Amino acid sequence: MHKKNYHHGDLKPALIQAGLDILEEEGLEGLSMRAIAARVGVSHTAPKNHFDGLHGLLSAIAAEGFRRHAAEMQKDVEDAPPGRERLDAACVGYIKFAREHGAMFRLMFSPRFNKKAEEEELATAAASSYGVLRGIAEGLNWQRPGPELSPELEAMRTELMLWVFVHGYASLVNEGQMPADPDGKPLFDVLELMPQFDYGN
Amino acid sequence: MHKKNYHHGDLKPALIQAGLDILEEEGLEGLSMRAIAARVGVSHTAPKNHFDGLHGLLSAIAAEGFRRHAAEMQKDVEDAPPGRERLDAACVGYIKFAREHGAMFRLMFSPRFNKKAEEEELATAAASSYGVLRGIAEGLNWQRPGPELSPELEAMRTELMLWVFVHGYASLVNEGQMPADPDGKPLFDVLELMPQFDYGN
DNA sequence: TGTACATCAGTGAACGCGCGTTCACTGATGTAC
DNA sequence: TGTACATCAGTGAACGCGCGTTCACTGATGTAC
Repeated sequence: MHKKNYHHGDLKPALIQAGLDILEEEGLEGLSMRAIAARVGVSHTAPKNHFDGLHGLLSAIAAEGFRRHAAEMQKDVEDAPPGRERLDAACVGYIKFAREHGAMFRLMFSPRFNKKAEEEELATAAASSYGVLRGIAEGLNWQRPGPELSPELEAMRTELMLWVFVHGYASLVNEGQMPADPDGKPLFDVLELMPQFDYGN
Repeated sequence: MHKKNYHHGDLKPALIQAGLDILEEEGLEGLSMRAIAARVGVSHTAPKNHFDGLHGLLSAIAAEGFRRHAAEMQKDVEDAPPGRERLDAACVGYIKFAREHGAMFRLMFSPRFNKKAEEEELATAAASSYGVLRGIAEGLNWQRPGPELSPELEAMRTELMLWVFVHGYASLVNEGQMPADPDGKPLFDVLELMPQFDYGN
């Protein structure tokens, strides 16, 4: 397909894939331009032709992480019957990703991407992941005392509530603070911990 | 008080304090043996007499972080009247710490301390911080449908629920994902986001 | 169809940097007698 | 009270390492004519 000499031909995606592999095998500390390039078998200055320095490469890797995060959650959601089970599926999917791809999860939510507005691809990918939660939250009615809010604010509040909850659980698991699956299943079922949502169907 | 020559006299706490200062001023990346020692004005090999390498020093700094985290939350709690306001005070205290001491928060929950059982001081300090939440959770009744649990499990579940929630909010703020205090107050009051607890008084 | 040339993609040596650790040392302190 | 000596705490030079970036380069590809 490609001559194996000199020009790689598909270096950009190959570098991102190498980054994913290193995250799985060596963790976040192993991610350097030199290590990534070496894994592809290319000079460590080659990535400069495709990415804006190490930061740009990390940003692209994180974006791919968000896309996979979204895709895995989305698949779990669609495999579940509508209603409460879809809520659970989304939560479990979010948390499962954080446990199984710990280093990637940490990269994705690393404060090094603070000015995310300037990194369009990353922002888009992150939004797609949040969008899955948003889709789930749409079907929820969260009953609570207190003043009435506009439908928009009400929806935003429900999304954020869901995100806070699921991200908290995922973070604690990821940080080794929460024993997850000590003997194959969570200490407490996510379902049990979930606050009282009113869900359709 | 101490001769300023050669022997520092109080090097151990001075190094920890220097670590706290660097976290505030330069962030987690600035924390190295050389930087910490330099800030105290001591040779960069001196810390070896008091700590087991960089990891041991970081562990001691994180432990101090947990102690301050616990103390600040505890103070906020005690300043509030019993009941719902104490729950809010604890939550706000937890989140405020994560926002105001971002780098320290990240160090405290860094997965580099995964085998925390082997670091007694750190484990004790972390427990003291969790203990404040536990004290709050004791006063809560969390009504929910589902099977009855033993009082011990019920208490554990409530504590974890509270922790998951507050840690999620704190993490998102810390990671720059959640706009906190855009114009002086949170986008949504923690109180509003809080699930329906039944609280005494 | 062939030639000239611009552009693109990857090379590899070199640079300077900060890091943690080691090592033989030395100055200060404390204790035994 | 004084002396000898062990122990403790800090020094500073040296080591090797991996890092991101720069630079002049070169091999391959594509395009104009």
